[in-house]
Amino acid sequence: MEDYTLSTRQKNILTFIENFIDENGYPPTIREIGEAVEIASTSVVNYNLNKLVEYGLIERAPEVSRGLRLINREEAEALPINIADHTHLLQVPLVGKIAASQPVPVPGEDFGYYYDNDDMIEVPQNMVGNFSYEELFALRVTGDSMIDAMVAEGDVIILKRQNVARNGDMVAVWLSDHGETTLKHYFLEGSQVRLQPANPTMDPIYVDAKQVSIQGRVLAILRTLH
Amino acid sequence: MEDYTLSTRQKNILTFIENFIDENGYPPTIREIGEAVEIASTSVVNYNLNKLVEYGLIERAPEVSRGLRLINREEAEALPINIADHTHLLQVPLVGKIAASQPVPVPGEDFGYYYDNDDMIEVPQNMVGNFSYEELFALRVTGDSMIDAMVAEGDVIILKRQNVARNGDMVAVWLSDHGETTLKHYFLEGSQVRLQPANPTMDPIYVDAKQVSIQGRVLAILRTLH
DNA sequence: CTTGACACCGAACATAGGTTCGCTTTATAA
DNA sequence: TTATAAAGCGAACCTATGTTCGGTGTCAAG
Repeated sequence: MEDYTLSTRQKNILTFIENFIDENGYPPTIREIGEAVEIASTSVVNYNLNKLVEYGLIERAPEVSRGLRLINREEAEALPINIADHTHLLQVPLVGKIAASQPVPVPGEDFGYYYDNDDMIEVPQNMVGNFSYEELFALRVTGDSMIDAMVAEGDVIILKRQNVARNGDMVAVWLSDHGETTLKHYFLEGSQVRLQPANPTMDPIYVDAKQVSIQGRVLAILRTLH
Repeated sequence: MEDYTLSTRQKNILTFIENFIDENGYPPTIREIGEAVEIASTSVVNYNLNKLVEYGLIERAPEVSRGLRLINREEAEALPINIADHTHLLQVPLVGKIAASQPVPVPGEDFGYYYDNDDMIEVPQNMVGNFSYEELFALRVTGDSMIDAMVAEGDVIILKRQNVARNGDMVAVWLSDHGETTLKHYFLEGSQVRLQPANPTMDPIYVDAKQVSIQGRVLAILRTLH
């Protein structure tokens, strides 16, 4: 396929159209494009749209308002994109922050939460196994105390609410004698618990089992950077 | 969900809209609907469209030509917790692995790719900003060479395809003289590029800008452990 | 320097297309 | 039957929106 050198404007137009359709379900008008891409004259937008048609990137229907369509759609529709509706989005409540110095605010079973929309983390079902959203909660990491678990500040961790763990599970534990919470791999060894950092170059710590209070099992860690 | 008894006309309108959008990429006008469904007056079409809005089957944007959008019924009722509906799941192709010793297999602009379902990573739209799935790709990390970026083996990173970066961006770069790929924060400083590990305790490396080839910008990192 | 292609501007124009309203027809209940 | 609401009609209205055109600035070729 040939290699068109699109101007910055043309690229902007293209991505704007894409986003607009995605958001509204119908294409933008010439004037809406112009405003978004900061083109003063409708004729210039028109001009560039025709360029894009020339390049085969869009199609236009003459004299039709919003008569635009992106071309690369065919293969998109060929892709099994929307079919996979089975795996839907879960809304997991972001119940608080996790910092090394404090116990995790784990929600109890008993009272009815009201979670704001803003405090919900969206997670594809298949990322967290077969658990329902009632069993799950999310925490945001503050501070860089979890570096040994290769978890950075701002990361969101998805946990399943549980108080026991199997060996090898990554869990959030409250260490009562250390007075802190960490994320570690959990191994019960006699009356001791071995807590193994995810980072293989770091050494485990050993704690008396009585001192270890499991807050939840980590199912996933999400980091976004933008 | 209750069972609206749609009139024949309303059913016809609905399926016509569906087909029309499918075929043209943009929604029909009131008059186009009227012609197709054999309604003489635009006001009647308008009337029935408002009915459909009432029933929650479509949305309309007032004073906007072709300002129509279909509502996906199933999805709306399947959601465990009701929330803004247009944050949907993106299917991002998992195009390969990233290891320190090899260049990243970045897909070109030229398509013709066929991605299997198994090779798709599902990501909530809001985790990757406003980019469409065509601009995105995913890589799975092998080996623990990315530890300095606090990225572990098995992690999946979501990238936006781009060859340039702004200072501070986390990017996947191919270092031609080192002969390896890494994830680093990118800072252009004169003719040099400073590549800063995400882990704040580690030192940056400096490379000649010519040696740096940006593969994509990292938008998100996902880790699942179960 | 002139020429012409290219990208852009602003304004005027024409019509596509949403909205409104008075009126008629059909259905449902009293 | 009559009353009332729902559904439909047609025309008028108006603005949202695509199209056209004369004109400007830039840049490279002749």
